[in-house]
Amino acid sequence: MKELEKNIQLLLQVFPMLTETEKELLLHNCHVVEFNQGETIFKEGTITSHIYFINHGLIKLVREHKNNRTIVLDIVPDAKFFGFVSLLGAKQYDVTAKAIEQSSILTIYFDAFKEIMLSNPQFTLQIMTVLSKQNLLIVNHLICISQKQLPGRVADVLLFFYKLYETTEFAFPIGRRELAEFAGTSKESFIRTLSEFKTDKIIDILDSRSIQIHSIEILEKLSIYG
Amino acid sequence: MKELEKNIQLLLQVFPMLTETEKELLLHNCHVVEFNQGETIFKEGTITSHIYFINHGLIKLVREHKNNRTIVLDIVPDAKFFGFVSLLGAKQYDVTAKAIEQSSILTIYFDAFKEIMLSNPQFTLQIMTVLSKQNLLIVNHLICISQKQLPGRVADVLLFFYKLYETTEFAFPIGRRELAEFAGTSKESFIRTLSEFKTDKIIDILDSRSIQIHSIEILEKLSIYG
DNA sequence: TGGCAATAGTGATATATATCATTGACTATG
DNA sequence: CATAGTCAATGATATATATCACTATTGCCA
Repeated sequence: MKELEKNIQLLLQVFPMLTETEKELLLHNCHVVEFNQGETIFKEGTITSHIYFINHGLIKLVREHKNNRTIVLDIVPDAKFFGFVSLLGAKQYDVTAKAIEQSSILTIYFDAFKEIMLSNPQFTLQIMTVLSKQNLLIVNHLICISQKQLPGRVADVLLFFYKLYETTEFAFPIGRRELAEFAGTSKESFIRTLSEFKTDKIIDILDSRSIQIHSIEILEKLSIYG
Repeated sequence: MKELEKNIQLLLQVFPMLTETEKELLLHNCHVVEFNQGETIFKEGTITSHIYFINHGLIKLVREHKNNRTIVLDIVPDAKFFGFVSLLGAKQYDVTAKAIEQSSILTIYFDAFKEIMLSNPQFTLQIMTVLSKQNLLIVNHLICISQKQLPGRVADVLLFFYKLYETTEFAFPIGRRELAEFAGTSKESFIRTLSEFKTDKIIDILDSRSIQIHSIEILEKLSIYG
C-alpha cells in the first residue's frame, strides 16, 4: 500500500480540492499497472469500467478501420488522463489505447470517480475542463488531417513533438509507420515529406529516429497555410 | 415573461432533476433569440459567454480554414445543446455556429449554468453525458472523413439525414455545397457520387432538394467498408 | 413577365497522395 | 558470424479526388 500511495501522489497533485475521505476513496479504488511498449491498455468496443492516469510513460489513442487504415488520434504523456473520451457518452470505449513506451498507469474504477463527482462539484468541474481540453485537441487534430495537405499535417506532427519535448532536437518515440498514422497518411508519403523538409533545410534528420528542427517559424507557417 | 416561460419548457423537460430555485435561476438567465436562415449565431474566436439550446430549428457547427476550405462538423436539431464544445476547455469558441433554418434559440448565461452545476451534481453529470455524446459524434464524423473514401462519406451524410428525419424520403435542409462540406469534399465530387448512387439505384433524386433512399442496407455497407 | 443571380450538373484535366516494387541499413537471434 | 527480419528510403506508377470550365436549371425580384 505504501507503494501505491507513492504512485497516487501525482494524481492527488492534480486535484488539490479533494477531501481526506475522497482521497481515501480514490486510494482504495486504484491499481498501478505496468504496460510494455506496444501493449494494449484497452480496446475499442470493450465495456468501460476504468479511467486511466499516466504516472509515467507515453500512450497513444488509435482508431482502426475495416479497410485496415489506422489513425492515431492522440498521444498522451505523463500526468494526463485518458479513457473517458466516451465514458459518460457510451457504454464502450470508442478508441483503442496502446502504450508507446514502457508505461506505469494508474487505473481507477469509474464508480469511485463518479461517487466523488457527485459529492465534490469543484472536482467535477475540473474533470469537465480536462475532458473538454482533450476533446478539443483531438477534434483539432482531426480537422487538421481532413483539411490540410500533407506538408501542413507533417509540420503539425513535428510541432506536436516539439511542444511535448520542449526542444528542437529530439528522438521520435514511434516509427515512420506510426508517425504516418498520426499525420493521417501513408508511411511512404510521410517519409517523402520529411525528406523534402530536409532538402528545404527546415529540419535535419540525424538518424532514423532523431531529428533537429531548424525553423519552427516555417513549420508554423506550413501548419497555418498547409 | 410568460412567453419566455413557455419557451423554457422544452429545456426543463430535458432536466427533470432541477429544483424550483434552480429553475428560477435558469429562467432569469435565459433569452430567446430568433435567427434567420444562414445567420451566424457565434463565430470561432469569440469569447465564450453563453450556451445555446435549440427550441426550434436546425443549426450547423463549422470550422473554416485559411485555404478557404470549410468543414461542417455537426448539424444539430431541436431540443439539443450546442456551444459548449469548448466552453470549459477554452476561453473562446472553437467553432462557428450558423442557423440552417429559421431557428428559435435559447441562450443561457454560462455563469448561471455553472452555478447550478456547483449545486446540483445530478445536473452536472447529465451535462457531462450530453457533452460526451456530442463530442463522440463529432469525432466519429471527422474520423469518417479522414479514413473513408467518398462513397462511404456520402453514404454517411445520407444516413445522417435518414436518422434525423426518420424517413427514407426527405428534403435536404442545405444545398450541395454545404452537403459537400459536411462530407468533407468538393461540391462537384459530392454531386458525382450522388449521381452514381442514383445510377446504382441506391437512391432516387426526386428534385434537387429531395431524395428517396431505396436501400439503407447498401448505404450502411458503404459506410462500413467505404 | 423577363432577366439576373444562385444553384445543380457534367465533362476534361490536373494534382496530391496511395500503392507497388526495390534497395539499403540496421537489429536480433540461433 | 551468418541470416532472417524489420524499418527507412526512394523511384515508378496508379488512382481518387480537386479544380477548372462550361451548360442547364431553378428561383427570385424588379
